[in-house]
Amino acid sequence: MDKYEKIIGMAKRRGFLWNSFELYGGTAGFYDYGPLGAMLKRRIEDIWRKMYVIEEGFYEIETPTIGIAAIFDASGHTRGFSDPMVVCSKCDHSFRADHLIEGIVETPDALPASEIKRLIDEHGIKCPQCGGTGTFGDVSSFNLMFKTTIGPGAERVGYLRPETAQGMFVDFEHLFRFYREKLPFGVTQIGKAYRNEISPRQGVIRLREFTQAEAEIFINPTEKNHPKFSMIEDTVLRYYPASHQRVSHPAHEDDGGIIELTTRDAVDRAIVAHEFLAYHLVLTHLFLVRVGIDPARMRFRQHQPDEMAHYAVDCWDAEVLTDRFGWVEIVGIADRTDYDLSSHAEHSKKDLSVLIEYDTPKQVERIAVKPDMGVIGPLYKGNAGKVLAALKGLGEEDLRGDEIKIEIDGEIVPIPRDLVEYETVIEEVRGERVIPHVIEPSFGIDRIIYAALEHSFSEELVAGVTRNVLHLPAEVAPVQVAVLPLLTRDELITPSLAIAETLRENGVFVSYDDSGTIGRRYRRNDEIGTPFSVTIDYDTLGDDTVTIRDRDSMAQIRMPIGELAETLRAMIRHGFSDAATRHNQIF
RNA sequence: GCGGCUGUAGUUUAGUGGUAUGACAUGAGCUUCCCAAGCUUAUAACCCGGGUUCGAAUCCCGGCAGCCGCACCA
Repeated sequence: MDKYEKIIGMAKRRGFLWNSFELYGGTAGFYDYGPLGAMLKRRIEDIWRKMYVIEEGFYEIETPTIGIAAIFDASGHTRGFSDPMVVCSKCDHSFRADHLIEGIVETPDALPASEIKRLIDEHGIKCPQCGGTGTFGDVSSFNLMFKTTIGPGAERVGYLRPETAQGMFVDFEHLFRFYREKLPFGVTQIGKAYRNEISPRQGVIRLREFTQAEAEIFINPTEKNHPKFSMIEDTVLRYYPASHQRVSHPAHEDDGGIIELTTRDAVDRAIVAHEFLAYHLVLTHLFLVRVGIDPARMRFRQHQPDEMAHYAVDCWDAEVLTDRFGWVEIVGIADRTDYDLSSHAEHSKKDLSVLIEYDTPKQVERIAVKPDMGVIGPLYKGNAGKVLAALKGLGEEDLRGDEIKIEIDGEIVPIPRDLVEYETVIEEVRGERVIPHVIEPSFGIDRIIYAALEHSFSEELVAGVTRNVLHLPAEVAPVQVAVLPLLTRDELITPSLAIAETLRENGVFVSYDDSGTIGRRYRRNDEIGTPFSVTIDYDTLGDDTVTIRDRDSMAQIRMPIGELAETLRAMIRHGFSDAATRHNQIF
């Protein structure tokens, strides 16, 4: 039994994760979060909100999970997310149909399935595997987006969003105004995304419905330094730059090319493209460690140039080392340049550029052309608009001579000199219009949850018996405190229930358990990662003190009930030993 | 999607053409004990559908799911 099996087994037994629809046999690619899983997920998302929304000031928005076709035409998902497949009937190998006809047409990926099939037959394409001709079946197109229809009549196509990002790009104009028309600003969204994976076989690592937490940070393309860079420049991360990757598809491999560098070094040595990206690598690192990922089993892998989307400047994946799947991507952090906004501007025919004001306005000399449209209009009729545009584009040397020549639809058209006046004017230019660049950290929450479970899971020998422990950080542990009467007797149960109630009123998430022996209950709580247990025993009845047991060390301290809530809250924030050292009675 | 293997309580496991064994877990009780102790007892399963048969969990077919390989993997 490998670690993945142990963790998924534990997660199922203890109510973290269940395969969805199991009552009806289940379907691959869908998981339910049970009571503990949903709590863990909520806590991890809340930490993400604390860091990105509150500390960075990237407000959270919420956009529909269904998008209209136009959005995904602009984003490229309707084309780029679809792969035409074909199967050889002789050897049963399947191939990308567009790859088979790559040498025959310029843009095979733009062709419909029927056309690709026709070309394959016409050119007698051989099966690359077995060499057979005429063995290919029909080309089947498979788009990874779930398709649906909007409204009655079923004619309007909608798609379940394959990422949360597009909703934020589409709202760019509103957001820019909301942030009082200043760059940089960021916006976030935590929500479901959907990809109809062909064969999702890796449990919670590859889901058809999954949760993303994404930030889109819109920045001035000429200003990629980060104002808070000096605060993080000494942080050391494990980098795995593209130039160090010796295998062609290194996603799950490790060839030892990881280097540890300070963030300052990484930027100075041009390993990371710029400060802004580097800052977000660090922020990602801090988040992942805080939710329970082992920094020693984490790296930042740079995309190879051919792997990176063509528009991106630089792209890094935070990857975690897992027992079964090797290195797995859990966060992608990319400089997407102006690709997304430009593409939406083009498709929507809206100007999504913003004015970047100069510190001091520039004086610019310009030729102002003033054609006499009262004459030109009736003279050129339908072409008058083109004439006007052409005239306005002329420089002084074109206007100076006796005759003015312009080009309309490939023809040279002379314009009478006296119809066009011009003068040189001095204009004040206040700034420059640019399409903002986008820095996008994109988190796969489900994978992060799995990684946090795997990295915090351990089996420890205690007096010859295995103890299963989830060493989750207290801040993310689903149950924060277990309240346990030492024995199942009424005189201990009554005060225990009262203590549990008081803790709940103080905002601590508490479970109460009086079944079985105390040892069994400690182990149960160890397995689900409960960091602290409060035990009520016979001393409690005499002196109003209880013990707090630490999950990781199994050490206990004794303290008055009155200090309990405050101490536990401090422990959840800062750990057991800090708070424990203020109490002597460790046993 | 293709090929191979597999499918028995929550988990694990025995078994076979006549409705199912044990363990762990869980509930109740005893024990009154600070790290999965013990005892009693209870709950609980043959993936789904169809066929063959007097009778199918067992044999056959189909589906679904899981594992492995191929392909795919923003």
